[in-house]
Amino acid sequence: MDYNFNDIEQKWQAEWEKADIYKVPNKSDKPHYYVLDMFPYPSGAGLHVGHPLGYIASDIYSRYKRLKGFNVLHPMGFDSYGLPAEQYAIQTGQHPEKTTFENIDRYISQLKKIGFCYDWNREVRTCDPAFYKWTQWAFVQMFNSYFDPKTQKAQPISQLIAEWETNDPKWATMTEKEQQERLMNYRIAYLADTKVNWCPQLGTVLANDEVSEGLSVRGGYPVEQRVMRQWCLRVSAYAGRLLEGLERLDWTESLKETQRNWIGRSEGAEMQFAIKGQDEPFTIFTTRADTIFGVTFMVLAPESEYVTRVVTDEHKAEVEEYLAWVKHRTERERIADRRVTGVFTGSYAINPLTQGEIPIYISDYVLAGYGTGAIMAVPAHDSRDYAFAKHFNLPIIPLIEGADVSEESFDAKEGKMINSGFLDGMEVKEAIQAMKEYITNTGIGRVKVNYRLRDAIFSRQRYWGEPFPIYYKDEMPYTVDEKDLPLTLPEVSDFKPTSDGRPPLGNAKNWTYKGYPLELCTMPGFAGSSAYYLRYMDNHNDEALVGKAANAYWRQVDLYLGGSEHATGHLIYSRFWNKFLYDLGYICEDEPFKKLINQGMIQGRSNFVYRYIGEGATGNLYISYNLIDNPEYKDKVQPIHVNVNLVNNDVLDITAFRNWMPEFKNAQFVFADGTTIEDNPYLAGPKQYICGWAVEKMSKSMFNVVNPDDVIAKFGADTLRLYEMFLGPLEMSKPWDTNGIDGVHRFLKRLWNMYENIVDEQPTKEELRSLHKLIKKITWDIENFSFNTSIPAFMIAQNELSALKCNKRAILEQFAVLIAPYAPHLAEEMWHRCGNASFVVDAAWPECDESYLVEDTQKYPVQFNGKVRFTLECPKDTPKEEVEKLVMASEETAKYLNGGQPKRVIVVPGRIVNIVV
RNA sequence: GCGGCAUUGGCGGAAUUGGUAGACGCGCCAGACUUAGGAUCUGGUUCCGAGAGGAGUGAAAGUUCGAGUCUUUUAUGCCGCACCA
Repeated sequence: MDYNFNDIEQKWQAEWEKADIYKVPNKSDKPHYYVLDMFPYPSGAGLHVGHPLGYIASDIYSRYKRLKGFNVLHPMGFDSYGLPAEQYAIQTGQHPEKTTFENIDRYISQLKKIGFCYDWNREVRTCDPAFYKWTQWAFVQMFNSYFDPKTQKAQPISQLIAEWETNDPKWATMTEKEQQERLMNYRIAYLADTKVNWCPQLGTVLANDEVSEGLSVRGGYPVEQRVMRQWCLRVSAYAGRLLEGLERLDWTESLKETQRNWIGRSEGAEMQFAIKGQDEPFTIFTTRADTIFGVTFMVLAPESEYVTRVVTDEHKAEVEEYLAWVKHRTERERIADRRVTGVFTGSYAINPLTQGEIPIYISDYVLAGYGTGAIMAVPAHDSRDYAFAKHFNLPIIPLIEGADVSEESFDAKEGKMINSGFLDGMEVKEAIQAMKEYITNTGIGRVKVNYRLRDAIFSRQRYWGEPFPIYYKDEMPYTVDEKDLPLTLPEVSDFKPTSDGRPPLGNAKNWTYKGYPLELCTMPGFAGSSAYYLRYMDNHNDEALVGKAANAYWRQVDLYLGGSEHATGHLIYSRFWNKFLYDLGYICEDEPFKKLINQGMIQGRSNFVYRYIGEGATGNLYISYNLIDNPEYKDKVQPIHVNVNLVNNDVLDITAFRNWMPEFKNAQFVFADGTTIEDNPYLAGPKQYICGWAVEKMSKSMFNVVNPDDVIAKFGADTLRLYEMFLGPLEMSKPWDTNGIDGVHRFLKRLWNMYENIVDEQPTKEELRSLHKLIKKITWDIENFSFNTSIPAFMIAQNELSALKCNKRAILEQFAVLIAPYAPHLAEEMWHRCGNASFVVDAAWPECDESYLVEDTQKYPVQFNGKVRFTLECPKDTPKEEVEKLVMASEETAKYLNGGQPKRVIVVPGRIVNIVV
C-alpha cells in the first residue's frame, strides 16, 4: 500500500473546508483557550521553510487543546500596511494594495497547504478599512484621554477640562487655541516638536526600534536627527505599569529582561543647583546623590533649554559654534566617533552642600531626552565624567576609601565614603539612602524614578498606512467624528512626496473633512498590529473593536508564539495599547499575552562548489569538497554558493548545475575520487561531486532558501510538519538541512503500512504498554512544548508495535489520535481506516493508564565507585535490604570486589545500586 | 561595558526530580533483495584498544556514594541593550 500523501492531504483539506470544521464559536460550554501566532507581513518573496516553524508548533498545541476538550481560538491574518509594498509601488508604479493582496493570496495558499487549523472566517488584514476603522478609533480615544499620574490610569480628557473649569480661573480666559495647546500637553496621542529619526531615502521618520546603529532596519539607509512636528503616543506614562506587569507574565526570562532594559527604570534624585548671579536654579537628575561632594563640573545637553540661560557673552560665539557642530552630526557619526567634545559656558553653579563654585559645560555626551538633560559630573566615580575631566583638566576628587582614580574612574557602588562631609565612613548604599533623606528634608531636591522608555513617534510621511482621523482648524488638530470612521485611504496620483516636500497624501484630491484639511501623515506599521489579537475575538463586529461578550469569553491570548525580534517594538506597543483600552473599560484584561514563546530562527544551510583558480585555470573547473585541502588545490579554489535545491546530501546534481546558469553550462569537475572523467553513472558509485556547506542566514543571495511548497510536493505536508519539529527544540535557532527529512518521511510510510488490515482483536499487554507509554510521553511533550522529542517517541512506538505485528483497532485508533496534532492529514486517513466516520479533530485525547506501564521486574544497574559494571534483575518491589543481599550474593559482584570488602553499599529503590570499594 | 542564552559523536539532537551519556534521525560501514538504485530490509557505528579494559558532555576546581544536570572560576559563540548620569 503506497503512502500517497498527495491524495490524502488534498482529500482531507477539501473535506475539512467543506465541513468548516475549524470554525470557532464565541460561545461554548467548553473551557476557552486562545492560541495566537504573530501575524506575518506578506512579503513578495513568499514563505520559506523558516516561517512556518512557529505556526506548526502553535497548530500542534491548538489541536491538542481541542482534543483535550477546549474551545480553541486559533486565527491568522496579515500585517499588510508598511514600507516594502510602498517602496515597490514607487519603483514600479503598481498600487501597493494590488501587490499586497497578491502577496496575501500567495501566503494563504502556502499556509493552507500545510494543513493548519486556522479559523479563516476570522482573518483580519490591517489594511482593510473594516479593520483600520478600529485602529483609527483607538487613536481618537487616545487623543481624547490623558494619563492621570495619581491613579496611574488613562482617563477621559473631559475630566481634566471639567476640573480646570471649576478650579483654574485662567482656563476660562484662554482662547480656544490656547486651550487646545494646553490640552496637547496631556493627551495620550499628542502633537509635539520632537527630535526624530529622519530617513531621507525612505522619506519618513522612524521609531527608535526601527533604527539600528544609525541605519533604518528596513533597507539599511542612513538616518539623521531632525526636529519635526509629529504625532506621539505617551507610552512613557505607562513605563511603570509596563515594567511591573512583566512580573505576572509567563514569558521567558530573556524576553522580560530585554523589556526591562528597554523600559530602563532607574531610581535616583532630582536636585537643584543655583547658578551664580541668577535667581532661578536648574535641576539635574542623578542616581548617585551620595557623590555630591565630588562634583567638580556640571554638564548640559546641547539641546537643553538651560543653555541660553547660562551662556555668558564672552563664551557665546564659542558655544554657538559647538552647538552648530553638534547639530550637523548624524546619530551614526556620534556612535562611531566618541571623542570627548564640549564647551565651557562661562557660568558657575553652586554646590548646595559645599557652596563651592563649579563650572558649567555643554557636551553631547549628555542626552537631552533623559532626566532633565543636565547632570552633575563626578569624574572620580563615573567613567564618562572622568574622560571629560581628563580632557578639560578638571579636578577629580575621590570619594571612596582606597579607590585609585589616577588612571580610571571607580564606578562600582561599594566601599566607604571619604571627603564627603557627613557621609564619611558610610557604605555607599547607606550614603545613597542618607543623601536621599537629606535632600528631601532640606528641600534641595526630591527622590525621583526615571525611565529610559520614550514616547512613540506615531507619524509617518508615507502613503501605505492608516490615515489619521484628524483635521486641522486654525492649525489645531480635531478628531473626525466616530460615526465617520473609517476615514479611508484616498487614491493619490503619485506615491512619492509632493514637489513641495509634503507627504504623499498631499497628492490626494479633496483630502478634507468639513471643509478643513486632513492630516497628511499616516500611522506607522505597529499601529495595526497593536490590537489585532482583540479583533480576532470578534472580527465581524461593526459596533466595537471587540464586543463585551466576546472579550469576556476569550479574555486574552493564552499562548502567543513569534520571533524575539518583536521584543522591544510590537510587544511593548501592544501591551501599552491594551492597557490603555483596559483603563477605559473597553476590555477586561490588563495584559494581552499571558504566555509567550519565541520560536528560534531557522538558518539556511548553504552549499558551495569550488572553482579552480590556480595555474592554468579556465574558470570552468570545479573541485570536489573532499579534495580542496590537497596540496595541488589548497588555496587555489574559490567557494561559490550553489543553489541548495541542486544538491542532495551534499552531492551535486551535475546536469541541474549545468542548466542552472549560463556560466556553468560547460562546467568540468574533479570528482570525489580525484578523476575528471564522467563515467556511466550506473557503474560503481562514487562519481560524485561533493559540495561544501556552511550555516548562514536564509536568503536569496546565498541560494539557500527552501520553499515549503517544494518540500510538500516531494514529501507531503505531514512530513514537513514532523521534520520542522524534529529539527530541534522550538526556541533554539537551528539550520534547515533537507538531508534528514527522509528519516521522518520513511517513518510515516512505515506507520501508514500498519493500517492495512485492521482487526478487532483484544490487544496484548505489550501492545497496550507501548501505546500507554506513548500517550504519557506525547502528553508530557506537548504540555511542555517539547515537540522535537515527540517524533522519536512515535518512531519507537511504531517500531515496537510493528515488531509485535500489531494490527488491532484499539491500538491503532489511539495512535492516530496521538499523532493527529503533528500529522493531521495522515492521522485523519488512519482514523477513518479504523472505521470512524467523524473527524479525528473531534476525537478525545487518550488518557494514560499507568497500570499498563508497570513492569514485573526491576533492573538495577550495579555501579562500583560510580561505574556501571553489570545489571541485576529482581522482582518488582523487592525491599532495599533484599536487593542489597542479592547484589552481594551475585557472582559478578565477587568478581569486581576481587576479594576486598565494600566500604558502603547504596541502594536507591527502583533506580540503582552503587558499591563503594 | 551590562544582561540573557548556549557549548554533548562526522552532523541535528536525546537524557523530564543528581542515578546505565549518546535515545531517535541523518551520514557512514557491512550484508540481503536487485539488470540498476538517491528504493526497501537486516546488522554495526563516541573515541583509544586485537582484546580485557580505559577515556569521555568547551576548560579548571568543588559538593556528592554518584554530576551533562548543582556551586565557583574561566573560555568560546549567538542574541539584546549601550554615552540613560
